[in-house]
Amino acid sequence: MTPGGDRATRTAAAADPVPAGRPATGIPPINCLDCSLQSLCLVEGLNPQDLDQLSGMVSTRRRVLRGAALFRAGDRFEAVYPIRFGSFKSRVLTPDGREQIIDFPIRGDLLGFDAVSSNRFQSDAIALEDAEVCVIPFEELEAIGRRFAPLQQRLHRVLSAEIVRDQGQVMMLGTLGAEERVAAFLVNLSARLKQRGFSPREFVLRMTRREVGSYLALSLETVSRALSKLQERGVIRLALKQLTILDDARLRTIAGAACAPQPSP
Amino acid sequence: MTPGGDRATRTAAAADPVPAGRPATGIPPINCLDCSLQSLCLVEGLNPQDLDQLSGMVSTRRRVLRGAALFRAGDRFEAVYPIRFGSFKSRVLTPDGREQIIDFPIRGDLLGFDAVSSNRFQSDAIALEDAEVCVIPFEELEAIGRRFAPLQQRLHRVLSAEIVRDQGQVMMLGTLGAEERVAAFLVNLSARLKQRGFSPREFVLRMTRREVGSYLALSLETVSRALSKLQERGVIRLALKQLTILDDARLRTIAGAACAPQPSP
DNA sequence: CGAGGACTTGATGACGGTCAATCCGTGTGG
DNA sequence: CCACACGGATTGACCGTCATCAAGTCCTCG
Repeated sequence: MTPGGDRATRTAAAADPVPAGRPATGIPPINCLDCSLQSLCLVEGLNPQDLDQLSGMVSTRRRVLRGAALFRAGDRFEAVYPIRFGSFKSRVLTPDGREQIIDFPIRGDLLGFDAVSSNRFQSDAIALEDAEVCVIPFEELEAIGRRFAPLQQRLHRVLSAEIVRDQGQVMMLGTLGAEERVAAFLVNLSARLKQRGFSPREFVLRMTRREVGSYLALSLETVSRALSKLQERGVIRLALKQLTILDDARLRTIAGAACAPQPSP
Repeated sequence: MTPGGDRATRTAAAADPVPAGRPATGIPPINCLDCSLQSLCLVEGLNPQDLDQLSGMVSTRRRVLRGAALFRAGDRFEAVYPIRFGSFKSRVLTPDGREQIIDFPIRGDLLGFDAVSSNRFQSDAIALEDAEVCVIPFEELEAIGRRFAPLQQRLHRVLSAEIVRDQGQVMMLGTLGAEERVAAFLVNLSARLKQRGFSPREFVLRMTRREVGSYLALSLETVSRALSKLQERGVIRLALKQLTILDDARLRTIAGAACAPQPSP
């Protein structure tokens, strides 16, 4: 999912300098002001003074190695996790052991909101590549939201956007054919990568065909066939997991009116 | 959707006495303390003192006649609407004029949260029968949430539950066959009606087969066939729109593990 | 270098969509 | 009050799409 498929994410992590002059906590101090996620995370739109006061909220960060779980369904809910770099799959395991993919969150997305209603996570979050998240204790987030209206509103918008996104997903599954779904998936992924500062034309599909199929309610074979067909027509180029979008306009046409709605929070 | 198909909802409305001794506003004064929705609406779990202070928030109620719209996609967002009685369909109209059903909200459900992220409603809310809603201006709701942590938490739980619900919907569409989907739809509707004080065994399907089909991503003919088959097997009895669940256990078995998750906030 | 998983491609069949005819309940107008 | 018209619902016939099964190739990782 990271552009180029190399270790670019590592360097992105290093791009956030650790600010000096903060009380030592034993953990590297964290400052939202200097975070490269600023325009994506919960704090967008806050003025610098507010932001400074909020920085203390994030007590820690957490690394998640490829294949490991950030959390699992049933775990006690304590925090939400904005992704600093890397990508995940959100999934649930059905009683018969099959995997149902919910989403493929990437840098800038927020993980864990499905747990607010019951204080338990409803899904697993598995890293598709080595990743890092911020840890935002939810009670603190609520407490600060009570003091800072802009943060409160931002939180509500993020939650609402998730609702809209899921509804768009339902619509897509209901109305589109197999090839259209795959095209819509690529258009949507491309748009999200662009929004987060990556190339929308070239990127790596970190997930397997099976996972894409689960997400789109298609068999892995059908996903493979759809991708092959898109390549035959010269709309995309797909070498292994490395994807290049050759004809963006045509890809959007195939995806049709049901282009998944852009996340807007 | 109302039980028995008669005008029971009217009497439910009349069951909320208008409290005396409040400042006259020109509109009938409204008191959450006396509202029959108390255990369902946003204020669940609040202690009586807080509740009393919150009552002023709801400035008005609104009647919506069958077939009329409470709001339409694109309308400016100002309030959310708990349903006092009646039922709705949430839908979007595709560019080519087709209708896509998002949900069938009933008494106790909250309408309008898809608008928070963009300040515009993303869907139409059309009454399937004469209905009435409370009007809760969202800015006021946020302001009061800042003062009362329990209300704030309640709001977050409701938003999160909607996310979980939509994800369950995606799962259902992805994994279940036609008959299973229809069974799951009936189980889910039955559970929601029960939770809201109606009979879970007998109720009226206010929506058309076409609308059910749109909601479940099936053709109206397939919905009809599935219902016929369930009736042949003696699982349900369906006279016109009047539905009776004869064998609840079997219906749940057919719906399978993917029984849509119960709303839990 | 070997084994296992991921991917591709082909053949077959089932599920559900589409088209069509019919029935029925509701509401409207003579 | 009845007749008619219209939309909803049911049922059947046919067909297309996609899931399933199968075989074979290619990476990846140990």
